[in-house]
Amino acid sequence: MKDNIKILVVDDEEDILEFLSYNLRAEGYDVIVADNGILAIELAKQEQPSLIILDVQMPDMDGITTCEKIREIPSLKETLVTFLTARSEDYSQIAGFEAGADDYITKPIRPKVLISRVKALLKRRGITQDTNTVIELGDIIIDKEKHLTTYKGQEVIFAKKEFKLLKLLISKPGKVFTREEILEEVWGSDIIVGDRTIDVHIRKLREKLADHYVKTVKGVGYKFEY
Amino acid sequence: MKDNIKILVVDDEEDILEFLSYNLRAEGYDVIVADNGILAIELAKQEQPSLIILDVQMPDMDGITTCEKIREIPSLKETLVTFLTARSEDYSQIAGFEAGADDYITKPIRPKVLISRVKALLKRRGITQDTNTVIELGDIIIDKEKHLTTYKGQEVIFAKKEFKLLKLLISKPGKVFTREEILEEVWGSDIIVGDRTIDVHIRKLREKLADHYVKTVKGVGYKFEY
DNA sequence: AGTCTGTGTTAAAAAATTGTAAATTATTTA
DNA sequence: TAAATAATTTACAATTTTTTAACACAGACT
Repeated sequence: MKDNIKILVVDDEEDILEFLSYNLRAEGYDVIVADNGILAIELAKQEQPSLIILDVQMPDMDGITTCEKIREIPSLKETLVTFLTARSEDYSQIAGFEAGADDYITKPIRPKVLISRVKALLKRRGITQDTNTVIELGDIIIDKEKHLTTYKGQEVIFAKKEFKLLKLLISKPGKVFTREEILEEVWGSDIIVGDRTIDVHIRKLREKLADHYVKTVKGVGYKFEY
Repeated sequence: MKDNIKILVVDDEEDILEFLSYNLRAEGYDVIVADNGILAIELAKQEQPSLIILDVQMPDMDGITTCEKIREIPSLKETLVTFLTARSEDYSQIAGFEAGADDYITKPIRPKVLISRVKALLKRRGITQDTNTVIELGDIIIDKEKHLTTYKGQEVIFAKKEFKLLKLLISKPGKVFTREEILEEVWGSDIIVGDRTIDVHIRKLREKLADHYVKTVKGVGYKFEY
């Protein structure tokens, strides 16, 4: 649990800062805050966040100006910036895109919307939250990073594809993954493999764990059930 | 499952229309298109889409104007409108929010971004694509994702077709589905099956649940009644 | 009552889907 | 590069699901 994505939130209103922090942290992001543009720039340089959420309307230095200044800093050229604007504000301000913003979010902010926007943005830029490195499900422990699996305290070795498949199924225990989904996730959309390939890999999982974990839902797909 | 969300896409460029239609349809939306503002307004009045995606830059009547006109139509007051703008355009135009738009998407359009925006928008307005993974009706619980059905706390296994059929009937409790509708939804429009096939499947549902849930309306079809 | 139409039931045939072992091909490692 | 390991295909077997077919049954209509 270390390499969390860092997000800098800038707003002059205490409430909003808290609200945003809370929701972003709940999603597993590391959040740092600033209540004005000057501080924001300092912090940004120092902390190198992946994303800066910037209120447009702030005293002293507004969001647009802050953004412009940020864009002038070489080390922050690639940092994502998203504005926070009130619906009622003069939207021509949003021309602040010209200031180099990547997105904006309108108030009132709905947590779900906020999160989905942030995720989409980061994803677009190829920054992915490396969520839980370790998945634990009863007597099965999977360490994604170390590519290591333990079953009943015993280390079990899975080959690359097997591991990916297991990881996928176990990521949402109970959910049925269709063959298509599995192909997409484990093999990739462009690779074409024969019909029985998935079955064979499933079989390997069953061999190495116990039969009952991986269930077949005929005509639909496979699921992992603990 | 005919209650798909309807989206009207308006752009003067054929390519863009196609691109958007393709991606939106792939996501399960019903898409209608217009290549100019006049037509768009006509179609909108007629079809009552949930969302209109409107290119800002169009000959004759631009997006902003179109949007303003749309907002003047009472039956479309609540319809969502999102603009499509080129990154290079003068962003002060985006003041078109004042024209009553709810969001905007910048070109070049990335499919994933498009979809996530559209979803977020619809969601915000509480319009949901039949996205519920779990349907609950008294002591019957259907989890589409897990492809699992529970009846009185007991897990009941339905084969694929049975599951689809049950899902369909239960999606609108009380509604009578004609045999045609059932064929269309469960089997698909092009597959031809014999007359007794549906009956047999209905029988399976009755076997696995209790007889009284699935009712026959002679000469019309079947319905699910709780 | 006799016939017609639409539906219910059942078992068996047909089709679809998955499981498996062994062979083949790729890829990695030593 | 050879050897080892992994991934994929092949060719069937096994299983489950879906469909068909044949007949029973009920109510509507003549």
